[in-house]
Amino acid sequence: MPKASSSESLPRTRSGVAVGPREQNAPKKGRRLDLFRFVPFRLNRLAAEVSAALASEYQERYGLDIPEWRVLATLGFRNEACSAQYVADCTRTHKSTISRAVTALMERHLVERVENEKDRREFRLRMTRKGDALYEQLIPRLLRREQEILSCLSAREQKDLAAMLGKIEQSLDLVQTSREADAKQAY
Amino acid sequence: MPKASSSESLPRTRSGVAVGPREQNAPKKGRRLDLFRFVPFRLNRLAAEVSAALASEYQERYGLDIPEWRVLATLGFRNEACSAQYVADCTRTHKSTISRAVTALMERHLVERVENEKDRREFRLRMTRKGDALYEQLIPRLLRREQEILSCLSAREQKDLAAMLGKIEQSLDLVQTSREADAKQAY
DNA sequence: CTAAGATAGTCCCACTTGCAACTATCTAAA
DNA sequence: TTTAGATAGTTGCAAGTGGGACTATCTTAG
Repeated sequence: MPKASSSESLPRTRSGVAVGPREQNAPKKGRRLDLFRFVPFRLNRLAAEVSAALASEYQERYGLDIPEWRVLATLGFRNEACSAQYVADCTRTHKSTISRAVTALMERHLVERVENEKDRREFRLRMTRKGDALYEQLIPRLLRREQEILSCLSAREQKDLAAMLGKIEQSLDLVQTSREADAKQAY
Repeated sequence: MPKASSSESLPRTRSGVAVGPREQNAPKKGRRLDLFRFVPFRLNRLAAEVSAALASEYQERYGLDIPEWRVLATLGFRNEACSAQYVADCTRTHKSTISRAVTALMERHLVERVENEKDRREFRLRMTRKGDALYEQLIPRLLRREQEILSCLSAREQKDLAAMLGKIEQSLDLVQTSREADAKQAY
C-alpha cells in the first residue's frame, strides 16, 4: 500500500474497469499535442542525449563537468584572459556556477587567475600549461564526437541545420550575448 | 580577499600585466573549438532557452513544472490510461521524477489513478475532468508558442528541421523508445 | 508449488544548480 | 569629496533530480 496518506484520500474510480474510462466521452474536440512532434520537447531530449554522449569524453576521461568544460572552452577559444563574468555571459551559465567551476579548475591547476589592475573586482582567467595540454587533447575528441553524431546528415544538411539553429538563436536573442559580452569586456 | 585558503596557494602571475600572457606563445597549433559553432553546446543552450520560453505558459500560468507537464502531455495525447512507467519511458524521464509529478498532480486533482486488475503493481493514470480542462486550455497556448519560436523559419525549413531532428534522434536511438514502450504496454 | 529474477512504484540520500544575500570595488552624480 | 547605485565574485540555502535501496507483485524455470 504505497503512499497510504495521500492516495487513499484521492478519488478512486470503481475498480473492475480495466480500460480507460474515457471511451464514453466524445474524442477530444481541442487539438491534441504529440510530444514526439513537439519541437521544444524534442530539443530538450536531444540536447540531454547529446550531452550525455559527450560527457563520456570530458567527464569520464578528464573528470570535467559541464560548467568546467565551458570555462575551458571559452578560455581556449578566445586564447586570451577573460573574466568569470564574461564566461558566464558567453555560455549563458549562472555566475555562481562558473565561480564554482573556476574554483575546481584552479584546485586542479588547470586554470589560474590574475588580478586585474584596472578593476580590482575582477580576475583575468587563463589556462595553465597543464590546462592547455588537456584542452589540446580534448578538443579533437569532442569534434570527432560531434561529427559522429551529425554523420547521419549530409554535408548540405549539416550546413542547413547550423543555419536554422542560427536563425532560431537570433530570433531568441541568444546570439547577441557574445557580442554584448565582447562589448562589455572592453579590453 | 575572497577564497583566502585556496587562491592564495595557487600560482599567481606577477601583476602589472593587463593583457593575457599568452601572446609570447605561438598561436595554438591544435584545432580550437568555437563554442558558438559547436552543435552540442548550441543544442543545450537553445533547449534551455526554449524551455524557459514555454515555462511562462505552463509554469507561471498553471503552476506546472516540466515533469508534471510531461505527464499531462502523455496522458492527453494517448487519450487512454497508461502507467507511470510508460510515461517515464516515453518522455525519457526518471521514474522517481515521474512518481513525484504524479503525486503532485493527484493532490491537485488533475490526474487520478486506478489499480490495474491485471497487474496490481501498476496503476492506470488518467486525467480528471479538471485536468482535461486545463489540458484543453494549455495546448493551444503551447502550440502557438512553438509556432512563434519557429516563425523565423519558412514552412519548408520547419519541415526540414523536423526531418533532421528525426534523423539525429533515430541515429541516437531516441525514437525507439516510444515503440518499445508501446510494445511493453501490452494493453 | 517454489524459488529466483524481473518489474512498478516510492522514498532516502547525495549532488547539482539557481537564487539571493553579502563583500569589495567601481562609477556617477550631487 | 561623498554618497547612491552598479558590478565581480563568493557562499549559504533551498529546490529539483538521478541513483539506488526497498516493498509488493508478477513471471518463469525447475
